Amino acid sequence: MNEKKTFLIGEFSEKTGTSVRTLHYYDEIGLLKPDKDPSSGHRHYSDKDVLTLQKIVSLKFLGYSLEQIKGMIHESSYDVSLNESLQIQKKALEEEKLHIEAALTSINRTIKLLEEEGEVDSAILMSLINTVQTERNMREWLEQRTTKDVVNYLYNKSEDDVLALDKEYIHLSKKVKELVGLPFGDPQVQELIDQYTKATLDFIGEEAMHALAEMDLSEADKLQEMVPSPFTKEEEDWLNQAMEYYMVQNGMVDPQDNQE
Amino acid sequence: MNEKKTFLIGEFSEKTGTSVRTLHYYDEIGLLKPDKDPSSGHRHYSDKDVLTLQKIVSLKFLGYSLEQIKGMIHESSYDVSLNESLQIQKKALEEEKLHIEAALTSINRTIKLLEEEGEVDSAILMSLINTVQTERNMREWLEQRTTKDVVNYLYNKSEDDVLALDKEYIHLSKKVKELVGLPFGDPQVQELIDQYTKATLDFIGEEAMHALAEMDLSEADKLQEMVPSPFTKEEEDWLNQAMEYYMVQNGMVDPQDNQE
DNA sequence: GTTGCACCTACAGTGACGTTAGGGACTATG
DNA sequence: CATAGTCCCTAACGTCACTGTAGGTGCAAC
Repeated sequence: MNEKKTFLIGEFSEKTGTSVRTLHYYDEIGLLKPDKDPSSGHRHYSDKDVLTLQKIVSLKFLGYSLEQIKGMIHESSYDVSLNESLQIQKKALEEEKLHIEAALTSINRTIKLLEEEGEVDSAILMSLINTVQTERNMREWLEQRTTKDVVNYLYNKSEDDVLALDKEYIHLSKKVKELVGLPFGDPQVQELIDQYTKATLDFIGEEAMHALAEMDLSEADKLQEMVPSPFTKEEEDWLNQAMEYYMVQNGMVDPQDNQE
Repeated sequence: MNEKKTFLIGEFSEKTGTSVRTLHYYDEIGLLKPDKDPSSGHRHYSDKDVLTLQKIVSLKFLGYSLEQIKGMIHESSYDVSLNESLQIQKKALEEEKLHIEAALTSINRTIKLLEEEGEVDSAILMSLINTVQTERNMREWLEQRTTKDVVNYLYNKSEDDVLALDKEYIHLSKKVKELVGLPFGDPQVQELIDQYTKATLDFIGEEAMHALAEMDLSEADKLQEMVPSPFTKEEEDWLNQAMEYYMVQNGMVDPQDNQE
């Protein structure tokens, strides 16, 4: 009746799919301490140890640290008081999930882009990836300052739209890096800015444009800071000045508006 | 023109949201090495370093290790050859996502169960969590041996069904732990087994039951091994024998069938 | 003159193991 | 009987991406 079959560490490892080293480690930190043969020093894992290891593996699966598990393992049953801890785990996992999903959309966008474009400047590509990365912050920020409708409009683009926009972004950014330094009056520069404003309008949509235009300028600056730019300081300064020049030329803004 | 504004590490850290200590670290491992003032030893981060750090953060966001990033960072543009690496990252992230989703369903089930049950034996709870953990393997295993229809039927349970099933599982397992050791002829034991078979039939459904019944017995044993049991060896042996006794009593199987 | 701040280097610690070195006990084979 | 192979052991170092801490320099303000 009391046969009490035990396993050596090798068998036990095989049986449970946990590596020998891991079992050594769990013993070392006092998480799973099997009986030890005093003469040989060999570990003897019992039937009960199987259940304990199952507990450990399960709790690890739920995202608990071994230290936390050590505190939970000795209870023979769990009640609702565990729920608090479970809720915390849940939140953490949901955060992680959002991160992974964002990374995945980023990767998918990048894969498509590279397939269509062949080659992309690294800084431009990275700023695109960064866009996804900061999208959540951006959304929250925008929702506080504009309306939900505007935000929804901005972010509910179809996949194709996003791809087209990415391509546009790349081409314009590349152009900027090519033309940087040219005088603002140069027709190439004027065309670039023209395309840029048109693309922006296309993307943003008119209502959103108006909503955004109503924000403070200082606030708008903060928005710009959140979006990491693919440009160096020179490129950025040049672009801003070219934009200003364009706006003044086309009577879209009074010169004195842009003094700082 | 060549003003070349640089930042001390504190400013740079503020600006980029990366901790000073991390920047030290990146310098140490040769990932981001700013110029150093030879006399003071202070680091001077340039405009370019901002772009480099952006690259690092973005690639980290995609799940690359710093070692991998070190290899990618010096290229000024990326082409389709990057796609291979992106696909690998994608797969890894998708794996992680599946893991997290499984953990989340596990947690949600557990939260609900604890709310409804109040208190649950730890071994039983863990074996339930383990079920989700091994669900993917189980599915694959079953799909190879039975039909897709059966598998779909088995896994497309509603949330309520799952909860009900979980509760049933808990109650029966608890009963086993209570009654273990009693003679198989005891009416309580007979009732337990009766409930157990009925619950199984309810859950599995008739077609699936037939499909499963057609598998080898040795194969079925392997299935059992995959599902971690909440029982000790004694409990499990007792249950198996009680089942056999029940089957024979009710003429569902010939005694000689069960010889090993 | 000392207090505070921003910077520096250098070393240690974290978590959950993996890897490697060196050695004991047992069995099988030449 | 020597050797090889297998299983086990301890002990210590390596990994990754940091974080923390101790002790020190140089400079400005009070």
